[in-house]
Amino acid sequence: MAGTFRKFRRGPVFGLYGMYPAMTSPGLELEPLREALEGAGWRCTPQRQAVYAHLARAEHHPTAEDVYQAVKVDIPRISLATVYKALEALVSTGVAAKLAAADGTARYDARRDHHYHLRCLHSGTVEDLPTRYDPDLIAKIDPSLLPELEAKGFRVTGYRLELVGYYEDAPGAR
Amino acid sequence: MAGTFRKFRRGPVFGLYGMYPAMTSPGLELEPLREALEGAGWRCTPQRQAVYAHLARAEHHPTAEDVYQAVKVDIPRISLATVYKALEALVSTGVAAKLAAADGTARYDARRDHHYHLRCLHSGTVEDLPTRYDPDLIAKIDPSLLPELEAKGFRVTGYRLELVGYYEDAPGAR
DNA sequence: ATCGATGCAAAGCGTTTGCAGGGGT
DNA sequence: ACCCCTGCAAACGCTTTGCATCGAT
Repeated sequence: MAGTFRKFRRGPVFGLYGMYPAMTSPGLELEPLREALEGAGWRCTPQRQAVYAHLARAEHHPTAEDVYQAVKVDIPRISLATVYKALEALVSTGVAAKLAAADGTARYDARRDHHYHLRCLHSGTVEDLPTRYDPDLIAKIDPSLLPELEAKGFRVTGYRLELVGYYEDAPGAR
Repeated sequence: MAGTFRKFRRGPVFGLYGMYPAMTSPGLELEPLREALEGAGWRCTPQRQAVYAHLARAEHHPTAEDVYQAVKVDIPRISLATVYKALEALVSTGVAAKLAAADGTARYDARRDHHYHLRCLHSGTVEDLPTRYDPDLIAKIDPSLLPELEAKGFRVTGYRLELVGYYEDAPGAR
């Protein structure tokens, strides 16, 4: 499957949308990142490490611009293009996920376990929910659905669940 | 709540993301559309009717460009900008929903009942799932979640559930 | 006559890419 | 020495907006 990744093209691609690899331990150690990148033919550069570190440490899932501003503190000469390329590398190797928003801007998530999201319609921010992820949720909701899709030739790689709403007190904030 | 809508601004806004009004009967009759638009201070023009009609009749949820191409058959002089403005009007009055995609292009949905989606990672298309929507799903998954969010001042307006995957036979198609 | 809607063109914005120079292997 | 990566700038594509004109009330 790794061979199907393409670098820097537009459009839907394996791993670009809400895919979380089935890794178990979150964290920001360097070695797993290096293995993931180099295993897929990418180099593990300081820029990519910095982008990943910020992603793994961020409270809400940041936009590319957020990451750029944060990483510039440590690497002042980094360019926004490099941040985008680093994010692409992280997403295509599976150590990060790209989250779509209705306004067209993407947000990135370095958590390596499946989880649910809470989305604020006012600010566009996305945070994680504490609820335990249930791998069998779809089968519980509708036992016949997955077999039917499989019979149609559709391979289900995962599901996304998010709550949407807004903070009542701070209309524009958060 | 209608008063909080703003026309033609970027960024997250009430109703822009995955909001479905609690209407019961789908369909493409003119009067409900007229009532929704005029009730919110919009005119019910032939262009907006045509955009809505195409949206309501489309199999997969179309992009703005899809709608433009389709509506041009009946209204050759319509402009893409008018289509965008019509879609914005439909979304802000609640008769359509805007769906985010990972590649940044938006898709639109005129179904007026809640439902789940199936997203193809190859083509970016979105289709509806036959599974019955469960309004109490979140409470069933985690009974303490909604009270906790409410206590934090977050008003949950809905949830989105979508299956992601791809068709095995036709990698680029659909 | 007023005021919103249309259609065209241009601008805006997030994102991607071309390319020359630099650095790791 | 090779090839990937970086950083800059320019291009790209989807979406929005300014504005003159049109049309409904």
